[in-house]
Amino acid sequence: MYREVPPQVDLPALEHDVLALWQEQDTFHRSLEQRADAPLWVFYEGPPTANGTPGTHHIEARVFKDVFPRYRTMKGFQVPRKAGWDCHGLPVEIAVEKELGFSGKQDIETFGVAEFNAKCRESVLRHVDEFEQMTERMGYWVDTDRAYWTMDPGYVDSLWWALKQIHGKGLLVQDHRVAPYCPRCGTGLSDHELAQGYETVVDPSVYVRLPVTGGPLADRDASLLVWTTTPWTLVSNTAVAVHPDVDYVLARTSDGELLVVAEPLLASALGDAATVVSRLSGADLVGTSYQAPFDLTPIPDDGPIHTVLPADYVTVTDGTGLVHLAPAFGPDDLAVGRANGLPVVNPVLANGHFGPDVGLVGGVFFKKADESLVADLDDRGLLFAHLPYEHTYPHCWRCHTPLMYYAQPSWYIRTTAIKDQLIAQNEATTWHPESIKHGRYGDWLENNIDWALSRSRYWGTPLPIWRCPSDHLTVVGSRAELAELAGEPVHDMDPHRPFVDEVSLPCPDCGETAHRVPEVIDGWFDSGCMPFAQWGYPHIQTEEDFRAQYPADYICEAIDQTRGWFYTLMTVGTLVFDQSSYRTVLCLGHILDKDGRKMSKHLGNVLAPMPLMEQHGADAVRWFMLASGSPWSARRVSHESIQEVVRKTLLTYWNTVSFQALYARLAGWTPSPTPLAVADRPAMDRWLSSRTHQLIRSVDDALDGYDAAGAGAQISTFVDELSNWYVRRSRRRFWDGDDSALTTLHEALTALTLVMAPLTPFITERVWQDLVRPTAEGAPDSVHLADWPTYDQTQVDAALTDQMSQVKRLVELGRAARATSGVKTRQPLGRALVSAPNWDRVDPTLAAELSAELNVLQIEPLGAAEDELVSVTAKANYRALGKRFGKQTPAVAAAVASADPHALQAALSLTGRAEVVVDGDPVIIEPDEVVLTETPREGWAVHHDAGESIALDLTLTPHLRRLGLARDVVRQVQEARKTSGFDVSDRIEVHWSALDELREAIVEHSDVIAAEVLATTFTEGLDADQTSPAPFHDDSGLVFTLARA
RNA sequence: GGGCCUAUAGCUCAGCUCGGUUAGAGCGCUUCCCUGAUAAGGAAGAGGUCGAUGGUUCAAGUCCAUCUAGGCCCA
Repeated sequence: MYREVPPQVDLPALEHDVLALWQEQDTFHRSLEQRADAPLWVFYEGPPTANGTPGTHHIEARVFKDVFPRYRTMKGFQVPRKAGWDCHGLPVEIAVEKELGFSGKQDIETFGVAEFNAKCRESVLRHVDEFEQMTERMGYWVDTDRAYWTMDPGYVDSLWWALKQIHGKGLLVQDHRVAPYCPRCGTGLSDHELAQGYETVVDPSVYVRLPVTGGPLADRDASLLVWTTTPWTLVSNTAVAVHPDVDYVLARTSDGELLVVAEPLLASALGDAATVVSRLSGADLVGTSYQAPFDLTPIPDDGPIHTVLPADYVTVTDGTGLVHLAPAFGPDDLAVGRANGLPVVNPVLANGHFGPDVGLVGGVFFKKADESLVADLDDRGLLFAHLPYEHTYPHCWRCHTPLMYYAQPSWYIRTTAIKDQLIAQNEATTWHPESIKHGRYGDWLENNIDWALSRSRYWGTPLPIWRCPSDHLTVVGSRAELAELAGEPVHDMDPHRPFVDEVSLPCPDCGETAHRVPEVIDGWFDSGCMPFAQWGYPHIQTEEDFRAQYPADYICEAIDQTRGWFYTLMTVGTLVFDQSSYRTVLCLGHILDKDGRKMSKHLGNVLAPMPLMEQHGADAVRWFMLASGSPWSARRVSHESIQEVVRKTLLTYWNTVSFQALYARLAGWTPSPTPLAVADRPAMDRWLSSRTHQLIRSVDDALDGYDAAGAGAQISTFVDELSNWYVRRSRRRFWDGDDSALTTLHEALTALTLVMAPLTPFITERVWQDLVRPTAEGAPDSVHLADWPTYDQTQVDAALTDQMSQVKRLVELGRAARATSGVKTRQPLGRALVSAPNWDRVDPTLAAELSAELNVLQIEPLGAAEDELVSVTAKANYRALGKRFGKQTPAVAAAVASADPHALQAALSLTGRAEVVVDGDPVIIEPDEVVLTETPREGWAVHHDAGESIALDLTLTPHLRRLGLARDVVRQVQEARKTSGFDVSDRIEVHWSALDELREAIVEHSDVIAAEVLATTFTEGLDADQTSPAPFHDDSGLVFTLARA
């Protein structure tokens, strides 16, 4: 017997009950244990940083992380799900600095690195509780009890091991790196910080002559003209870059001097008076040597110093098309310099001042040096022009100091050396959406640059490189190894700064004392190592266990991870194991507010996740994320859009369940272990069985292809058809406790509940507990311990499904005809005439659904025999005609339209072909190339569409009128039952009074009326003694009383 | 400046892979119908230059090119 399912439901309260049930039954762990011997399906959790409160966007990613593992579990896989927390990194340090009111590294050093790192550790733990609460509340099943932490010593050991492997392959190297740098704070800035600090400023922009000393223009007394907004970098000029494909000119100015500029910039740089002397391509210019603008600091005579080099990044949007290069102060400059073997000349100290030995500007702050340098250029005749230039320039978000792009020694992983391997791994990866693979991500790989791995910071995995005075490097693979090398018991130490910094070891090469290099590692390397570091491989986890769970079958994060986790995960995997760490990746779009803006505290448009779920329920939020719109485009979330999910899908499902439970319990019905064979059930039931199996299959296919939205669409359609067609049309059988109907709906709800379970785990669990678990012998304790339902192809009856679709279309046409006829639906009509392809083959019980739904007594075919009633129109089926006739299509279509439709119809139905005349030539037409629509001529309410039509006979006989009146009475009494608060199963006693035709109608149909309203007595004449209840009246003159029998 | 994504009704979104002549759904609005599960359901109506331009084609919301706007990522 079913448990009682009330029609009203409080979804958030229901979910709390389900959470308690899962807790009590330990359902999640049992779902894993149950599959202990099953094949693995591997999922990796991308770790969030818990130093901020979780947002609604975290729900989005976590829903997608949850739904596919749940689905795979039902499909028979074991899906371990280990939670993880990202602990290290600059964002954490910045948050702590803000808290402590620090303004730079100096403050941290003064405060103490150990104390600072302790604060960082505390900070990343701070919101773990909130994350865990949100995770539990939303029904994301992930093992938080045994989560990995990237700051755990065991995790760090694994990272050290990985770096040792990479170093062993010769791919871990030290080189210069140009990065935004705040000279006042003495710290590099991340891209994120950079974005916060752009300010519009006016800088001096200078056009500088660089006299040519060699190359094709050597004896022309010409100069290269370069343009820069940072004159102070000219001190370190080492080369000039041109775009090899751009046209350049040697031009003569009005003063008669010869200058080289890009042709598109000739007028803007030199004025309209300048004339072209000769042209040459950028490639021709390459190799030209010139006189350095300054000689204030020693510049090594390495490589093609002070010559013209090709570079693709040069543009002709402003300046001169010739770009001065100072590799110490620009990332592009450094890249070009490095490619050509140029030295890095850096006369600026870490505090932003020129070194004391530098001429002219020694000891001057870099920004303050511009003025005297420009004056000096002018004195020496090298300054061509000097203009103020307004542009946006990055400033330090903390102290508003203009940032320097500044070269510092940095550790790199030579990912460019494995570029081809990465591209091959990407080819073997399935991306959703597909466009990322060769778009955003593929492009990124094609333009791969070496991974700048080190950070001159405090809170991160320390770089495990020890260096002796002779520059011998020792890369250490674990704390145990360090203990051995150092001869100190440090195998249990906290592997963070400053403690590791204090460990020194005798250099294995020369025996001198080696100290650790000061840097820590990019936090992205931490998370990129999680496939093995989460298990402590190879120090803790065995090779065998690791291989079984590598690579992941599935990962999922938002699109901003393309160059983040998606990249580092693939790269670390390829570096260390020669194989990417994942096979399929789902890439989500961002969540926006209802106006399409990003959610931010600043705008006050943030929807907090917990209140959202407490208001609407986690299932509703989950469904919205999974099935509303495309997951990879940005989506707008609002209370309204989530409320709609509740109304349209969840409540409709719930009410269907409640309906089934109500009438099954009234009938004392319970599902039989040996149900009636589907083939022996009525067509309506066979149809639902067929649809149910189609549903199982289509949702399976959708989820197999990671298409949650597709699965959601299938389920929504099914729920709608189930409730608003099957149940609506079958209500009477449920009132009667019909076994076939109850059985069929039970089976449909069971399958629906199973396929919905991964998407909406709460409401389906409730239904499982109420409908399935109490009635099926040996049913699993939870829907989430059940197997995916079995698809049985023999249950799918495509012909029946098509017929039902046709009936439903005809119902729509009939309703429209009813609406325009002015005869309300409650008034029965005598007959409806139907014209539709293959109507004669439609199951009679389906035709009966049509007549019941439209309230007509007879459905008759609208035959060709009734010629005088019927007119036919013929229209071309372009899709079919186009295939055969191509260019002739419009002509043939016109011929079809102008042909006699009756003759066309007769020919097609008799011989299966017809002839029309196109441009004087006969053309043979086949039946599927023309759409014939029959419509009655007059006195009928008619609607038709694409070859199907229905006509209502509006003639009302006295008999029909009395039937209509009787049905009105039924309706009145039912309404009265409802307002009197009776139960649907209560029996009643009715006393009534009416006059004339209404009285006749009631007398004629009193048995039917009484049966319909569950009246045990149906008596004419109001009982005079009956003062309570008060009688009901209505406009037609009907007066009646009712009382519980 | 580069790459990618998005652009369809007042709002939220399908449809585009595979071109077919009346472009759909839901929400909201107007009128009506139906109702012994429903917070429902149904019909009609108002509401669309399918971002713009050009091209391919017998036929373009759909394919191609260019452009515009917004978003994301990167310079």
